[in-house]
Amino acid sequence: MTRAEPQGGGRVGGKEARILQAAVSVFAENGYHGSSMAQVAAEAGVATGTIYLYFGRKQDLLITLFQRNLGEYIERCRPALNAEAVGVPRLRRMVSMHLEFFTEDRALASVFQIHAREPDPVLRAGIQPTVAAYFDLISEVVQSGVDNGAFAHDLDPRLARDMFFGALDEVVTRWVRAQHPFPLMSVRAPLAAMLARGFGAQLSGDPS
Amino acid sequence: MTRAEPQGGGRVGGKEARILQAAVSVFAENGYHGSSMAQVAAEAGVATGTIYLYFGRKQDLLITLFQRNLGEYIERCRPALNAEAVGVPRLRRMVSMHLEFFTEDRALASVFQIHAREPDPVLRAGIQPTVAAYFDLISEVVQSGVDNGAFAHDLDPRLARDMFFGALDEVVTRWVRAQHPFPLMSVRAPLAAMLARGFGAQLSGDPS
Amino acid sequence: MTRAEPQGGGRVGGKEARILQAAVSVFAENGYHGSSMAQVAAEAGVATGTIYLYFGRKQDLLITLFQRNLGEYIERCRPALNAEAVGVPRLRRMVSMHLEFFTEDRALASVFQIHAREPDPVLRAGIQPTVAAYFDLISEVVQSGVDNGAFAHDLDPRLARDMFFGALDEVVTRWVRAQHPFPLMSVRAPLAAMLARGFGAQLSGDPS
Amino acid sequence: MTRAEPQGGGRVGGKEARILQAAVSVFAENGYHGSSMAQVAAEAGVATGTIYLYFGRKQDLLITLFQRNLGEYIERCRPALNAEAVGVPRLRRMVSMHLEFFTEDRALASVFQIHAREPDPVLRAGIQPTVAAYFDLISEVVQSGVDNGAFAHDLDPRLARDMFFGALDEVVTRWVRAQHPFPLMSVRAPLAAMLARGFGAQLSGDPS
DNA sequence: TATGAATGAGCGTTCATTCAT
DNA sequence: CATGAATGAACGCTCATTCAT
Repeated sequence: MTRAEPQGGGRVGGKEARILQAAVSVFAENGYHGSSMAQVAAEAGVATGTIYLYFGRKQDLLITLFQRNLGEYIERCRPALNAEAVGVPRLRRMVSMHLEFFTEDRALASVFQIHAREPDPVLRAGIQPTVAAYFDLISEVVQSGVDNGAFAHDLDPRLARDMFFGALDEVVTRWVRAQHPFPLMSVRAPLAAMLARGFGAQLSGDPS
Repeated sequence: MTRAEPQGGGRVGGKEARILQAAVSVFAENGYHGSSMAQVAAEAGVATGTIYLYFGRKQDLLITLFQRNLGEYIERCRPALNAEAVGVPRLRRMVSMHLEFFTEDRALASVFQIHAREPDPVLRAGIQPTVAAYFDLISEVVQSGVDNGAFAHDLDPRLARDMFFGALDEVVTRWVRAQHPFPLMSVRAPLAAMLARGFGAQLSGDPS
Repeated sequence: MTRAEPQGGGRVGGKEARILQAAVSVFAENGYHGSSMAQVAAEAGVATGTIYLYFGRKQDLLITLFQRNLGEYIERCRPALNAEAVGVPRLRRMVSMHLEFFTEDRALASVFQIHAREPDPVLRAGIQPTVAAYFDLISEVVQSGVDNGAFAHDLDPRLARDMFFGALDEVVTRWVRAQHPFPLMSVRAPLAAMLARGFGAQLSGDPS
Repeated sequence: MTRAEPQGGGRVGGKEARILQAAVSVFAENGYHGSSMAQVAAEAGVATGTIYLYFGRKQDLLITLFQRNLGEYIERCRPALNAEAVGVPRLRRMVSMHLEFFTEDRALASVFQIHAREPDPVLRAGIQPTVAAYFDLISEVVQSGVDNGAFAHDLDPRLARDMFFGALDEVVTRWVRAQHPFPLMSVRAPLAAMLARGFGAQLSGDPS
């Protein structure tokens, strides 16, 4: 989706990265539709035209944000999840990672929470595949738990996946909007417990 | 939030209602930001300026949609919920009503699912109170279940509320986007079951 | 090529016509590529956006100028030419009309002379058909003269047509550019004579 | 009109020439206004900035093309014309050379035919003198024919010159635009004959 | 000489909103 | 109440030109 890709690692310290970071700030503050390329450029400390050396269209800023950051996160998830026992432990881990991911960068979290459902066709086409990959990952965690007997054998995996994502998504959205944000990680254990129970897991008294 | 409010109920068949209905169609098709007042006017069969006799700003179209439709739905919910036994039955009923509400009008559902998180301050200020009222309603259902002992005594009501809404929200969003939408009501029982279990309810074998 | 077509005949006295006239002025002065929509709007005494109520794109201004003015001229030509005897009289008449047409409006002439060959695909596609129709008209005049024996029997009609148009075109271009323009009509008789002779006509001593 | 003038004839194979050749290609394809310096640089296989080592402004590319190529052609014309007998032979020769010149390089022909009338003041000022020199050359050929009695004694030399140029110009323009270009030289004899007759020459049956 | 990233003025176009009728 | 032509600020994007390397 990016057009030209100048060195990037040069003296100024990664102009492309600075632009993306500026986009996160500006979009988080005003929303994608409430932000102008001029604002992003100003925040990044570059000229308007410079953005177009790295991103072909305004839309590519948002798309790249999803592809890069969410994509990397998904990559990080796979091995970490596989390191956990199937069932509740793996589910707990996924809850943890999700919350940690968004805790790391609240502005980025804001952008993701607000813009994941953008209806603009170009935006959708650019964002959806990455989001879909994350859904697939959740599906795998659920399915493995069902196969393994950790979760109810008659669990609907797609529905469980949607409940899992929806619950986390709503919690993160609330956190992102809060004036005085609570520590997002504090919901980790109770939320994981609710989900696990909902999936039919028999919970012993061992929180992680 | 609307500026002028002509009679509205006149002979001509409710011009205001026609405009709102047109807004639903157009916003569902192109998204709020991808839609113009001219498109809405054309769809409604009125002149552009006419919209401004009923709604002061473009934003008021979306705001009114939330206030009116979601507001009415909330009103309908209260007595229906109170007619159900506290705990799982009431929870089941809430799931049913939520799904029924969106099933009724898929275009409206699309608008709600996509635009509930709009970051524009005016939009937020107009929409949030209504959404917040719905969250309060959910909270009440959860809290009464906890108080009553139907749900786990240590359930975090805010978290449970978010899981409840998030799960339903995600399911409806998926339904709204599906090319060949499945019957949304089909998820009623399993979703209610997952939520109930997640809340710590002891489920006997009685689906409704 | 025009988008909307508001009344046009209203109180202000034909806004579309005023815009086109402004376009002629501005394009004649700065050339199409050297002119901005803002300049045209200013010259027409309207807002920039108003132009787009009448013309969908900047290109449509130039295209419409050709289609309307040159098109009307061609319509005027047909009956006038048919009223003349085939051969030299008809040829003379065509020379006269061509020169008269451009004499009428020097700014318009300037626009036509300078922009008839625009390579932009949209411009070409819009302009070419009208210009082609004029070439066909010339072809008819030449061909009828050949058939009738007034011109050389072995005259190449396409080549003759090109010489005819090219000669007139060059003369008009020179006139359009001249600081102190000579009376364009003064070349009528000698140019017609040269062309007629070139086409193999036997000229008696009767200028018209 | 060029600003800096590096050696040009160096080892690398004439970078300046390569740039000019690239300009011809690109301008022929997209027109001057539809072409960017970046496109020309890419076609020439140099960096954008390199063009500015040889040409001060975009306009100088087009100007230099006219000055150099048309200028050289005019120089070649003079002796060749003087080698021909005054009157029809010299006129024939001029037609031949004109057609040969454009036949040699169709892309260059395209650029010349389309852009000779550019209204931009800088472009005009740079191009006009060279074109004017060519007109003078034509004038000389016509005038010598008149003085010599080969052409009509009352021939208007300026008008004849314009007809001569206009006719050739139109034919070349048509050839340049044709999808399947006819052999341009094929019009040599008939076009020269038409012009000669138009100028009042008595043609014997000797085509050259 | 040569590079090509960077600049930023400028342009075409859109569209929410107004207002004379 | 209704119209829809008119407005003009605002925006995304381009590209000739510069300059640090």
